[in-house]
Amino acid sequence: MKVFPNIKVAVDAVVFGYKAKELSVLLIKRGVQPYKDSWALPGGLVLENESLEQAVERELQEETGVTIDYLEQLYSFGKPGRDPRNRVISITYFGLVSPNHFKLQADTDAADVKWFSINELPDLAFDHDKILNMAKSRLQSKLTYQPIGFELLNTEFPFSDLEHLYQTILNQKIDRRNFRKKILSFEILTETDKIYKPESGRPAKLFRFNQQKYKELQENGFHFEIKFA
Amino acid sequence: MKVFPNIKVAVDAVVFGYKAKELSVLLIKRGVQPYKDSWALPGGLVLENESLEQAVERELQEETGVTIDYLEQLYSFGKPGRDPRNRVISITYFGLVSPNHFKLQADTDAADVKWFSINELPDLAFDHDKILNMAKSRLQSKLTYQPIGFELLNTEFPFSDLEHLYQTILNQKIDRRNFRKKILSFEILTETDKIYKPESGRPAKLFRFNQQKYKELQENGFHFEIKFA
DNA sequence: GTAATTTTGTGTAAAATAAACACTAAATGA
DNA sequence: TCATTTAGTGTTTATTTTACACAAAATTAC
Repeated sequence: MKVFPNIKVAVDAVVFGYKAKELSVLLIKRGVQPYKDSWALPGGLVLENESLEQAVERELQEETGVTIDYLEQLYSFGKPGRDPRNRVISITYFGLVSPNHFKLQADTDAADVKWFSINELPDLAFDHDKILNMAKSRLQSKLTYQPIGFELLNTEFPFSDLEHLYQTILNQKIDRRNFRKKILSFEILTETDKIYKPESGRPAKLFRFNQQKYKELQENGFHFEIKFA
Repeated sequence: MKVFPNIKVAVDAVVFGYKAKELSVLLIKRGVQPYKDSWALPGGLVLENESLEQAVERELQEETGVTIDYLEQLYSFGKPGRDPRNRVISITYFGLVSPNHFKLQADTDAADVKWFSINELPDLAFDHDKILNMAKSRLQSKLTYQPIGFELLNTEFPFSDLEHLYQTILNQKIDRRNFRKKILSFEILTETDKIYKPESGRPAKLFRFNQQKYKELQENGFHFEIKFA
């Protein structure tokens, strides 16, 4: 006979930030069993009258104080036993924050929330490593066919920031000239009249991603795509 | 104060079949309220000890008797109010069946299960139209970057079947010569020594998708991709 | 059994895109 | 003023994509 169980529904988020040629992920330290004191993805149970997106945003706010600039659903995990105590289905999300928001708010306990470099991750609770890997793959592939890289940069950025972001996240060298030519050919960047002064080297023009323009182009069948040699 | 609700977890599936230049979807007629007598996607609540995939396969078996050849997760829907009575989170799946399985089993009540042409869909219960549209988009885009079209064809098929499948599903004309050249250049098809005799016209060689070969290529960085003029 | 019809099968030339590649310019610091 | 660092820029070659039309093998109609 069928048993209709009391399955719990949770959301978890993999939130990426990027700064100084380094990709980071936002994690929290669990305060309760199971996996007490382990690091885990921020998340929690969905409440009665909120949407899944609202749940993610609420949990992120409560647990980390971080404001999210881009959020999309990633995947749902529901294998029995992934939480050792209850049956929990987790709907996971993929988030990006700009450097402005890439910091922890003062009112959260800093010991329990931390940005980790993607290259120095601790062991994670539950199946969160699997979720994180999926998110990383998503970020990498999405970078090549949607202009989401800009979500990880300041509103105005020198071109080289974009270049380095691609190189860092995709973990491969790219030809600067060809990359610049390609991106500029899309005509989705606006050149500002501002100048960025690096610590050393020649100053650079600042660019801005023109979302408006992108949407227009998109409606006319334009398809963002970056490939590499 | 927070209320942890008894949210129900369901799975629903959008299953596509293809035959004679027509794309179809598998629907069931609801026997109970709400939306009694409306057509809906096959699906139902997840049981205590089954995975989400098992739940989908079980529901499809129970409700339609159809065997699925390809299954992947589509998206999760959880907006409050999408089911007028309970809070139900639905994890939706996207399935494909080959022409062999593109029929209803005798032991299901034929009046309650039906394949509908994608061009002649009835009104659907809940938010199932939204789910179906998302599945259709997924099918269309996936067709261009993964060799899933073969799941909708017989194991051995004349080349023109593939051609027509792409034209039908993507709803656009393609150049036969360029298409054939492209697909054959991937070297993922094996030419059999069998001949297909159409009702009229010149007989055609039968091909077979070489999954083995595809996986090998994939591991060496090969990336399936079909574009159109 | 000949002609009309249907579908399969095939190549080449032109155009567009992607890849490879290196030096000068503008700033800072030694 | 020299060394160092990062920004900025074009051309040539190779590769990929597009456009395009006719002959071959079967069936059907006359």
